[in-house]
Amino acid sequence: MIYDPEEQVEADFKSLLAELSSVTGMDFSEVKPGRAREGFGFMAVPLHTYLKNNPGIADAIKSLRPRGLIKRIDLVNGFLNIDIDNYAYAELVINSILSAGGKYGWSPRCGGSRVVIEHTSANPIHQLHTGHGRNMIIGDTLSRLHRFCGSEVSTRFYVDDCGPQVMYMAIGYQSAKELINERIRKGAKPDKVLGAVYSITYAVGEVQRLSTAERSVENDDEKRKLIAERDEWVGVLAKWSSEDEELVNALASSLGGVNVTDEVGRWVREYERGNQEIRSKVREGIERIFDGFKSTLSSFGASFDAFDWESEIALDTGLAKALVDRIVAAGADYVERLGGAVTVDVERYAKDHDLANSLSLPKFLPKAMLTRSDGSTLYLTRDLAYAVWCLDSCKPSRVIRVIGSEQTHPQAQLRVLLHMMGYDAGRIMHYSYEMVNMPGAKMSSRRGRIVSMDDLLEEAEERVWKIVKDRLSKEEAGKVVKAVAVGAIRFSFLSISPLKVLEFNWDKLLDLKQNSGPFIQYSYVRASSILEKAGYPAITGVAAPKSLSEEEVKLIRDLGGLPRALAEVSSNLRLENLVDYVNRMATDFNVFYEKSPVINAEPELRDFRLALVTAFRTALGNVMNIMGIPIIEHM
RNA sequence: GGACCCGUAGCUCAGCAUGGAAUCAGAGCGACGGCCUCCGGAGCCGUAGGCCGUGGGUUCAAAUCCCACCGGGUCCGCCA
Repeated sequence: MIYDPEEQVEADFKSLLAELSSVTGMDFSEVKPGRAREGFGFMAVPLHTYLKNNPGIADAIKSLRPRGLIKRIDLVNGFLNIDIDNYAYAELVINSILSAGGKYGWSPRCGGSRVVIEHTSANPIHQLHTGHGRNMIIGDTLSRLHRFCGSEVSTRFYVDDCGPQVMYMAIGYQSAKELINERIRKGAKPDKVLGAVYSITYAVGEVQRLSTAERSVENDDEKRKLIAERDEWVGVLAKWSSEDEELVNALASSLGGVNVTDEVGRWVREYERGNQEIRSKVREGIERIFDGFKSTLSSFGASFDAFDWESEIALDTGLAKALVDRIVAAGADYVERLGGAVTVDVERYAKDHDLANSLSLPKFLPKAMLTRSDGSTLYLTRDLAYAVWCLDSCKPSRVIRVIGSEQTHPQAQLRVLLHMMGYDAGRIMHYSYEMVNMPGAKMSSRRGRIVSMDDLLEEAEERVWKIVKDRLSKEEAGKVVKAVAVGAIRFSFLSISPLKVLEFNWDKLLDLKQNSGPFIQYSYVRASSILEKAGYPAITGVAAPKSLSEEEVKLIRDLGGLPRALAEVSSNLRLENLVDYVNRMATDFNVFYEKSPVINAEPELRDFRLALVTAFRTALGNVMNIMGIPIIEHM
């Protein structure tokens, strides 16, 4: 079976270059054949450097004869261009797709290994917002891509259940449990309700803390600052009151007698120590939130193989503390103590061991702090334990962690610390992405100011509904609404490079026109529609017709190049390239569709075009599966 | 103060890693003008719109590589 049609052409091209080598006595093994610019054939290689010193090459090129798929050889503007036999290539591409089916796009270069992909990993304290959504969609697409490529993939959600944030949520939950559970029983989304509880509890704590602080300060300026800060949190409470007065009142009255900030500190310590009562109270809240997370994740087509609880992996095993000892022993020269706190000069260690390139480190690294002066662990230490646990027990060839760019430094510190303990830290990759920005105000879950993925999906569904309600039966419309909404959202998140800050904009994110998820789905639907009318003919082989139109040639080249494109994306992980490719495939299909009748074509042409449409539909479907864009037959 | 990322059409973005094309640096949105007696118009075709942030450098060749600067974002916590 031929997996990669384009590679066949490249093989012929290489043989051509080899002959040119033997004729001229020059070495062309370094040159890389690439796709020719439109109008210059199929493949090209720049020979300017060679031609400059050896004009004789031009004559040698004239003596080269076509071979295999290569039909024409030209030297233009210093480029060696080749063009191919489009008929033979069309047959090769379509037959490859027909025989590979759902696997078309895979090639040996796509690679198979053992990959751990950690993503989303949101704090279980509120709904997934658009920032987590970006993480989730990137992570899930990376997972789908690697699975498609034949890798053994383990997707993991790291549950941060030890930090103070989660305690605010849990304390709030426990102090108004009946009311909250009733809301959930009546259909409220649990992560939404508990997100409010988290924000309200936090605000109550801040109002208490700032009021106390204000009373003990003499300086008027400072006093004013504290009052202003406190008033902001009073405002947050007022905002929640206007939405759900009952909940705010319930929380405020039951929290009135406790010092929330102190209580949070106590819960953090007790939780870390393994106090069973606190453990079960906190986990009760987290599990509620996970009920909400899981429904959102599944709406967007994302799933996890495992939820890894920080407390179990890093604390209960004693691993986090043990690692501190290991580092103190292994990197004694770099360990410093501030009070009782253990810190490590990772920057100096990295310099001494020349790790900057191999671990892709920034030029500056702050000192890594492993314990507080009371000996308790910090997030970094527990994260380090997680990494060690993962490397030891999952035995991955690669770990891809999708984490926001603001964690560049801690993630780099983590790699250096791993190296210090003798681990192959290069295997851990921080797949960094930039934040999602709201116009005007910054998102803040503490202030209850977020756009959740649930909100986004709901809005998308409403917009799709308006388009669909008049053109499909009610039953059918209901089925496609979510699929199209999810397709639109996943596509737009993927189409922006993760290195760029994503400016949140409803209209941009929920684009339903060309260069969008729905455009891809629409192209698939059009292909399906043709095949449906033709009765989904079983096509096993194809013969190219006597003439091929420009649109057909273009579409076939898109299809033939897919395995190569996927192999490239699987190695560079630039998902936006995939978006570009799938959009080109769809656009070229739509042009073909406008210009080339299929059903009503002459019999011979009809058969060929049906095969081409079948091949397109298969190939497009494969890419859509990788991107997580739902496949639908009507819309 | 230091480090990292971003700067391409009015707006949102590809292209940069691995420099390469003959009068033309690509999409989408928005604007303007066409195309349904013909497989689904969420489509197709066309017009207008760019000193690729600025200034140097390297090269036969720079949006792409190097340096400096300017704008925007992020990080530099005994938070996560």
